[in-house]
Amino acid sequence: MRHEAGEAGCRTREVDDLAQEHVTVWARPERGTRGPAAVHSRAELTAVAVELADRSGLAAVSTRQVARALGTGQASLYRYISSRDDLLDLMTDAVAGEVGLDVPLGGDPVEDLVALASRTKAVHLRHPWLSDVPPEPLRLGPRGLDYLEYALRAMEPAPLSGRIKMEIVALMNALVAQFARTELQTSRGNASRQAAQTAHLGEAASRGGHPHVAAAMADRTETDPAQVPRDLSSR
Amino acid sequence: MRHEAGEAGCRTREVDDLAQEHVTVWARPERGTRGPAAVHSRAELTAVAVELADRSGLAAVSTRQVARALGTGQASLYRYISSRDDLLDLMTDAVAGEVGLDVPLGGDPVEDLVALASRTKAVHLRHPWLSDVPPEPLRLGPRGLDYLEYALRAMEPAPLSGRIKMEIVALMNALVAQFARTELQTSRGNASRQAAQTAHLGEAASRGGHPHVAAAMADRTETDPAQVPRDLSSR
DNA sequence: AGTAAATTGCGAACACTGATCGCAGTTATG
DNA sequence: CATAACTGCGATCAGTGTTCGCAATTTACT
Repeated sequence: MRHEAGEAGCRTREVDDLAQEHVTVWARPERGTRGPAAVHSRAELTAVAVELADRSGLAAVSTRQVARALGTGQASLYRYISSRDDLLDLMTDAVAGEVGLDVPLGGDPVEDLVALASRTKAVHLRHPWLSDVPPEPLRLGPRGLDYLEYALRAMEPAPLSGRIKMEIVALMNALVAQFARTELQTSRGNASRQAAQTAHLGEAASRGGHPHVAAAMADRTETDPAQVPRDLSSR
Repeated sequence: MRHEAGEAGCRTREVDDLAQEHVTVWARPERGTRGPAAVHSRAELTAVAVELADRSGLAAVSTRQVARALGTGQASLYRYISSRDDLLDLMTDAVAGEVGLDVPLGGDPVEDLVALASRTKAVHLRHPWLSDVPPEPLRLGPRGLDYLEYALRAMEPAPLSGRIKMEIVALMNALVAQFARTELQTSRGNASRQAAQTAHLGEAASRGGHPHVAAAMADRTETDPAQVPRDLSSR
């Protein structure tokens, strides 16, 4: 695990050791020229890791399990990557490449971005672990760079600064992740446990003076998206 | 760690073992009546954990470190909570209580929600680890319930279904988290490392046929928020 | 050709992590 | 007063990411 602050755990965003360079995977070359030919490759590592995550969740992507699925020793992985985070970067970039970028732009930034977001959400649904990858800033690989380029191209007509445009992309992706989360949760998600949770929450709400929560939980109405007013105000 | 799928790691959202009840912290009572008085309390645990996270990040909140900061044994923590996730729930609920909910509502859902979001963002800035807590669905404690109640009250005039309103709250919080992330990243954030990353990215962009990315990175313009058109279209 | 440098796979270890078990001691209830 | 419940906690387990050193292998530079 990351020993940056002397402790381990989930992917952290701590202060970097100033002594450490901490280069990205994309900065280091995959192979030198000297030694024997490598048996595997970063692409193979990535494919196996993605497969593993698709089947068993992001937590299943441990160095040992990936190594086993690859048929190699655990320590051997570190010949291809220098940390588990590198592997996450590779995985993220790989699935970013699954978003189709050959769709021609229509010219309206909003419409084009919405279409891109929709295709991105599809990728999230296909790779549920993607919503669980902690959002690290600015760790784009080649595919992610293509993605960003496409999004910025879509926003070309908009009179906004570059920084704002990039923040918009990040924002859009956060929204996509959230949408994907709720969609996954309602679909694949354990109706029994869900109902129990909801019931318990509703009960707690009605018991403790939270009438609006109780009402919202009891509301079985399906809102027709077409009749939702644009500005959310009352009728 | 969670042994749900036989593996450990970051806070996962795997399939629950059907044999396991997996009750929330809020469902279990803090203390029984029989034994000797407990030396500490959930509130004390929570306070120490929040303090620890504020200073050293979410990864520093390990059972051992919390126990040490509390002056007790590691295994003793499990008398108050049944998993580390419980502790995260407690922490989240505690800081949710820091959002002021005594601000009177104006009546316009959008305005009121924006104000609430702004106050929520302030809490995120005060507790940077909050953006790192993996968003688990529907694990509200009492404070979170109050928060939800307030938000739903703000949306009372809006003709939307309860489900949609709750999704809106989740969406808003995802947005707040994203805003907090970028804000934290640009403020507290390691100018040297950041500049290096940006430069490296810009170079890669200009080298590999990503003109829009290169242009956006080079753009030092500060967009005046006042003159951004409402619909993002061209001028 | 021959030497030196670089690289590979990997077993073994290290420093962590969350969680469980069992036990002595303490308290309230029947 | 006995029994049941609870506490604190040392020891331990299974799992994690990462490092080190070593034999083997391949390339590059004399």
